[in-house]
Amino acid sequence: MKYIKVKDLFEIKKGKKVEQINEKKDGAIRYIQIDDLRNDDNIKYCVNNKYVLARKEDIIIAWDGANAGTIGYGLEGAIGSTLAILSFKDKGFMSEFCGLFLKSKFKYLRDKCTGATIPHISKQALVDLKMPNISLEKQKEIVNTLRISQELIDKRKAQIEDLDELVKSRFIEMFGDPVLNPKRWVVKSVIDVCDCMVPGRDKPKSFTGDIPWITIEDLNVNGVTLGSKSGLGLTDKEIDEVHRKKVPLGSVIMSCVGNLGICSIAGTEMIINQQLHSFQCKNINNIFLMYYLGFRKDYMNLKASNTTVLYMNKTICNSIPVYQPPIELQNQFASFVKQVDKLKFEMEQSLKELEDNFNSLMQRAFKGELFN
DNA sequence: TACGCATCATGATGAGACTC
DNA sequence: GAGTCTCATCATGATGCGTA
Repeated sequence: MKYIKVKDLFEIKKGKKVEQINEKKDGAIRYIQIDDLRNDDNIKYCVNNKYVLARKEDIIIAWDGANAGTIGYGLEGAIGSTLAILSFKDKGFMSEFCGLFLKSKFKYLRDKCTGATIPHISKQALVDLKMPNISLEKQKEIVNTLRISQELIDKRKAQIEDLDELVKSRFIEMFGDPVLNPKRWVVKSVIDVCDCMVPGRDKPKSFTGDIPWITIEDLNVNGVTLGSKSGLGLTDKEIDEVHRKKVPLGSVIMSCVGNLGICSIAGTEMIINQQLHSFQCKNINNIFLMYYLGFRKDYMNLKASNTTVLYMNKTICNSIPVYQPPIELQNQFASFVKQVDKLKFEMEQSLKELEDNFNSLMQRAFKGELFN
């Protein structure tokens, strides 16, 4: 297979500082930042003022910062100072093909980054990359194959998201809007139907045991939390030393500082940090309560004290209103959630296989092993 | 002028000081 | 000692300065 160096194929131009405007107006163009290379859900604008402009056929690379090396294409607009554009000198290449090739070299580009504190793309490393120099027909074949594989991944991700929405819709269908309470269920405070456990203040001096130390980062949102991602765990002696109590299996754990109302269920006995609050359900189903609390974030944000960060004290946490449908109905909802979770687990396994397959295809394609 | 790098701004989270 | 509040730290992205 023949190859062409990136420096022979592209002209590279770094972006400049862009003055962002608050809303789209006449003459405004899109302002592209690093986030825009990953998703399209927060489009920003600027007034065209001799900025560095990306055309649809250009490839954009994140030059500086934690996500240096991220590749985007098919975007049009002014690029910020942390991005650079690669403009084609030669018309015999598809931008999607080149973009996919550069994406496959992400690890190489990251390994070659310079900078002690902030990674910066090494221009030398980038321009020395050798890209397969193949016919447009072959490029199209490779792009189509990878596109099909990517579409399967996107569909699977969408299906997983749909399952989350399905559970929320089922909740509304069975119980009605948690804020409006159209079915006129009896409303109580959460402390009337649960015991609450204060997490304690002192931090353990050592972590040598197996009982997981759980922070907000460890919560499996609307799911079951089994352990600590950091691997930190305590012994019974270490727990006694800081006068803490184990949160029992099945408790509902909720964040009460910062991003309020993130909920999960304790899948084992655990110790939670100061930013979390736990409820031990007495007259309410724990899965029902977890989803209910997830719907009441607006209420929590309203009631929380807004110091440097949003903060709900024990009184606020315990006084969150919760409606009380019959327990049989709550249990029915919980069974539905368990069935959906089983399906979701299978889909997540399948997604991982699809992603592995995509990466393998990409490596083989650019080594010339995919097509003769 | 391009490149390399540090610093600034912001938001999220961790941890300890303060008050009752 | 428990509960509350505030500051510190970290991660990330944006910006600007010094040097060749």
